[in-house]
Order: sequence, then C-alpha cells, then structure tokens
Amino acid sequence: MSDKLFQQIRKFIDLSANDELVVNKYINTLQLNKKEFLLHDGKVCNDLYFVEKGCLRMYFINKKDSEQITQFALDGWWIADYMSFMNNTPSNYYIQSIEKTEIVSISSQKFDDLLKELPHLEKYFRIIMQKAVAASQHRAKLMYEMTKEEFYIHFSTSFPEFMQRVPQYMIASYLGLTPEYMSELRKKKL
Amino acid sequence: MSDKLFQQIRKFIDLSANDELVVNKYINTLQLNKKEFLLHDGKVCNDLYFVEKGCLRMYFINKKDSEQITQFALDGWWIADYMSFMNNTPSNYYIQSIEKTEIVSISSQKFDDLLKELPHLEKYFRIIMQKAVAASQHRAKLMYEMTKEEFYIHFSTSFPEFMQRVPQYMIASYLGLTPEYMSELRKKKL
DNA sequence: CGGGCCTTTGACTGGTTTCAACTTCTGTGG
DNA sequence: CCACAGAAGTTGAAACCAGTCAAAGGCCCG
Repeated sequence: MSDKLFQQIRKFIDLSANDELVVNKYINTLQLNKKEFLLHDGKVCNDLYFVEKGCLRMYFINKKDSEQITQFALDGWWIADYMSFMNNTPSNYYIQSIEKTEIVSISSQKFDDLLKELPHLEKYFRIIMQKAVAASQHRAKLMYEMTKEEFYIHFSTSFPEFMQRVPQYMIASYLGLTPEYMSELRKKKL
Repeated sequence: MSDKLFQQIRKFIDLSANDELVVNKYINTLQLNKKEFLLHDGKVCNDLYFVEKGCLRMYFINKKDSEQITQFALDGWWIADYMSFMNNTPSNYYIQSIEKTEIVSISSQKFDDLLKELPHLEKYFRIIMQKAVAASQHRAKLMYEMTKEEFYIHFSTSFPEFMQRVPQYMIASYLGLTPEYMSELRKKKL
C-alpha cells in the first residue's frame, strides 16, 4: 500500500504504529495505468502526490502548443504544483503517469488536518521541502553552467536506467532541447 | 535587530514573547558593508541566512572563470547552499552582500537545537521551504518558456526598482545572458 | 584627476532550432 | 496474429538567437 512512504518518514522522524494509523485516515492510495492524469490545466492542484512506485511527469503547454516537461517524479518523490496547492489557484500544469504507478495522495485540507493532529510530522515535511530546495538549486546550477550537449551527456550518464524507461522525446523536453537535436547528440556519442 | 524575522514568523505561526527570547538565544545578527562575504567556495555552508534589510547575491565561478549568479536575496528572504548546509559538504558557491545589509544567521547545529526546543517552529520553516519550492518551480517554468529577450523584459518590468539597485552585469548574469547582449536588448527597449 | 571597472557597439561565429521528408517502432482492432 | 495507422525517432538543409572578441566610451571612487 503505502509502505514506501512510512519507510521514508521513519528515515527522518519517529513514527509509532498508532501514528501510522492516524496518517492512514488522511491519505488516499490510487493505482494509475499508463497516461492517466492527476492534474490538468485549469484545475486547482488540490493534492500532494507521493510516488510509491512508478513514474510521473509534470508539464505545461507552451506557446508553440507543445508539451514542455518541467519535472519527473520517481519512486519516493513528492510532486505537486505548489503554487496552486498553497494558494488554491488554477494550475497551468498537467501531471500524468508515464507507466503503471502507485500513488499516495493527500488533499490540502487533509494535509492541514493531519499536521494539526500529528504536529511532529511538520519536521518530516520540512526536511522533504528542504531537500527539494537543495535539488532545485543543484539543477539550476547545472543549467547555468552546461551547454545543452553537456547537460544531455550529464543526464544520460547519471541516469542510464531512466533513459531506457521513458521515451526520448520526453527526456529531450525535460532537458530543454528538440528531439531532432537530441537525436543528433545521441548519434555523436555512440 | 531581527524585527522583520519575528514579524514574518508571526505571519505563519503563533510566537509568544517568551518564544522570541528563546529564538534570540540561537540566532546571531550581523551588519555587512558592501561586498562582504558570508560564504565562499570550498567552505561548508554552516548557516542559514535571513536578510533583514539589504541585498545578497549567491554565485559560483564557471569554467570560463567568471561569476555566475544563481540567486539574489532581498529583505525577508532566507538563503543558503542547502546541499552543503544539510550534508556538511564544501560548497561551490559564494554568498556576498551587494549593499549594506543586516543579516540574521543561525548555524546548522543551533538550527537543530532551536527546533528541538521550539518544535512548533518546524511549521514556520516547512512553510518557508514550501514557498521556496513553489518559487523555484515558477522560475524554472519561466526559463523553459521564454527566450532570453522575453525573460529580460519580464524581469525588468516585474522588478523595476531592483534594476536600479544592482549593477547591470549582475542582472545579466542572473538572467543567463552576456552583458553585451543585455546592452543590446536595453537599447532596443528604450 | 586618473585608473579601472562597467557599459556600449559592431562584426563575426556557432550551437541549437526549425521545417520537411523519410524511416522505424508500437499498439490496437479486425 | 497480422495489418496498418499513428506516434516516435532520424536526417539534412536553412535560418537565427545569442555568444565571443575586440575596441572605444562613460563613469565611479579613491
């Protein structure tokens, strides 16, 4: 069910068996097949999503009417449009499964209630958010210092298994380059 | 002293006069003149910094031996190299004042101690981090969807007062364009 | 008042995108 | 289980956004 989530929480704070029961009152679990949506443009991002197993992508539609991927979420990652989530404003993003995926979700209302009932979970989420900030600082640095070619090589050597798992055009989009150019880079490196 | 910090904390949680005294045991305040450093390459980022008043920049040295700015921090913002802060690993960044600046700082050790003594501050920091994640999602989206020219126009119209406050070459660096190209864009828009 | 840093200008270059056409893969229905 | 339509990936030519380099001008601060 939501084993990986509890396992992860326990990496950062103590969580009693009873706490676990409490958490279970607030969360939902859902099973997604390939290409199912958790969020789409125009809707408020009412939930935080935790990937138990599988893979999600987050994207928006750019001016040229094509999908621009901004994030992937793999096992053990939380994902949401946080701006929309916090302010209850409509999102411009889509969140969609790339493969069969198990999700734990919690609505913003229940998130508040849960944290009221179990305040020591604040620490877990504070750490998770802190890690997310660290990760985005790191990613921003990479994008500043690397050319597209270097960024592609960096990514493909850092996450070779991931390259197998998702279609090329999605990786190209995430890396901010065209499928055509990525194809050229690929050829060059084989 | 650290008025703005307490004021900000109270926007998100209750903070008693006594809590305030406790916090004061853990934090430091410091006054910086222009161009003083809080962090430099090779050093561990041992503190979180809160800008009471003034302006900081965070940058690293790229392959071409020039400064690449990744973040600014204005009044009311927290800044740190979170990767270095959390893992106690050496940073590749510099954090430096751009003008006369008042800072509140807290070391990672004292940060932990403070949160142990006042656990309900976890909520404040959770929210701060969550906002930081939201902001970086937003920034990433802008960088994906805009050309450099659009990004420059967006930035200069969104923060006109800031444009006056810091040298052009720093803004160019932050926006990821050369001073020469930015100069060209400027001319075009006047 | 002078030196060095910041900004501007213009010519040239190249990394990356765009477009269009072609090939290969994949999944769905008959 | 095969066929075939649409999706994904490749190729090559042309165009362009933005960087590089070099040199001159402006301006701040000691």
